[in-house]
Amino acid sequence: MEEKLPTFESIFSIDCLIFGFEAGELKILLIERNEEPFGGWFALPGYIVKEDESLDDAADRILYELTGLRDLQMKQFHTFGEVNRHPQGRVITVGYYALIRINGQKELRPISQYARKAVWHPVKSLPKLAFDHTEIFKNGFGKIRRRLNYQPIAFDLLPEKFTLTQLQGLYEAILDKKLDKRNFRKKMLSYGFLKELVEKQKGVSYRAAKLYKFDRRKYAKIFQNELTAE
Amino acid sequence: MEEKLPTFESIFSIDCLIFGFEAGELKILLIERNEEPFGGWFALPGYIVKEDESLDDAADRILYELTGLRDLQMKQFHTFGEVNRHPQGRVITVGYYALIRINGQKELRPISQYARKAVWHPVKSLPKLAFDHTEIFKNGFGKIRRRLNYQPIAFDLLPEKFTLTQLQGLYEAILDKKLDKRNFRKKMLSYGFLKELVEKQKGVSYRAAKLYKFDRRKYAKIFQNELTAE
DNA sequence: ATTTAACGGTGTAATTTTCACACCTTATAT
DNA sequence: ATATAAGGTGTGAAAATTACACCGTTAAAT
Repeated sequence: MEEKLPTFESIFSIDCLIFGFEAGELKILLIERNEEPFGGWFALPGYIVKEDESLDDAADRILYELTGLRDLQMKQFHTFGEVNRHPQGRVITVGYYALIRINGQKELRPISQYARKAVWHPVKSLPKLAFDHTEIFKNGFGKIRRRLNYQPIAFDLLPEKFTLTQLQGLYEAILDKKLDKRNFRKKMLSYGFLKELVEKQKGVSYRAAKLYKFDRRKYAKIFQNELTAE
Repeated sequence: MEEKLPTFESIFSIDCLIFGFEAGELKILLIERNEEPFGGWFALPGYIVKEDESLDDAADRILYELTGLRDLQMKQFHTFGEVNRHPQGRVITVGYYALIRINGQKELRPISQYARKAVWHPVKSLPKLAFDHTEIFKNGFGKIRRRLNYQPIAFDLLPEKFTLTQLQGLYEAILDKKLDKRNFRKKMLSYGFLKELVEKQKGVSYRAAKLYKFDRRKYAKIFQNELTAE
């Protein structure tokens, strides 16, 4: 049956769009490239996929090697395949994203020589990026922004315990618009998946706010019957 | 700067998920494969991308060669890259979808020898498909189902002039559930992008229904300010 | 001790959207 | 004429969304 069929080899890559939230600002993770092409440029963490690893596995490995971060549960969002997007030939790239807590992570420390360093950079003022990475960023950011309205992705960006004001600030940063405090709180609490803690905020020079946790269990229970939006 | 960098070659494919609506049923376009592997099996129309064509261009060409259909405005929905999804080596594939009017199209006629024939097949009773195409179908169908709620994709599946009952039947076919007639009509008409025609349905043995058109211009005007969901 | 800066926290009314629900009308075929 | 099959229509209840402003608490500064 399968005699004499040719075998195929492939070169393609993965690029990672990792969002974090710090000091009221939305940031993404960039590397400074150490190699040609685009040596010295900022770029999304990304590299060539190995022959024997699935896309999801490759995304984890590559992000780890370039930034030191691992086990992020990234998801694919789009594949970019313009003919000349890579100067060395035809390399399509699969975009993955994740949202994470910046402070909950160890320091950024590239394992591979391929990246000089990895840094968090505000999305409001991104530098020019290598390859078509600016386009990849825009595409991914747009999707995440839309997803915010029907998926609990914001909680991945906050510390485990957070105040409602922090949560609102994050929504405002992603959506880039002001929200009404009372309506925001009412709505969030009405979902029923936020767990109010006894603990309060510390170290602030004003009235300490209540802390909340996102209760993944309750969320799953509440929304189990709905069409899961990917 | 760019001296002596190696050049890369790649083999990857595109698979197309084309939906149509006929006789109250949702269908997809399948080809019967003429070559190994999976000779004689049903499969999604799909093939290898050429070195010098973008993904979007490749999708158009491949669909045309395998089915005779062209200019469909397909959109990418996901990339599939399990290590062993293709028996001949590492071939990742980019999934594209489109929704089209079955009757508005010319007959299906593969240009390439690669497909024996192309057929419309009800999604309710799909046969086993080649490669991981069943998984690709499920993934794409799920996305389209969700998209139906916030994108005017249904109109692509209907004739240019259609009745509200036809439109409702289509929604019911995609969502796989019954909808309330009065509420459905009220809601659809409230959007303001359906243009009521003077013309009526013909050739039916019961009271003829009014025909409507989807007014793309009005749609664009109405929704221009909203976040465009891709 | 008083003041100040900064955020915490709360309620109500109007409007819009969603949902549930049933009957008469019209065109055609017999 | 009558049987058939779908066309077409409205209302009230419930839920969700929006707009909107003030007092309270805390710690730091004076």
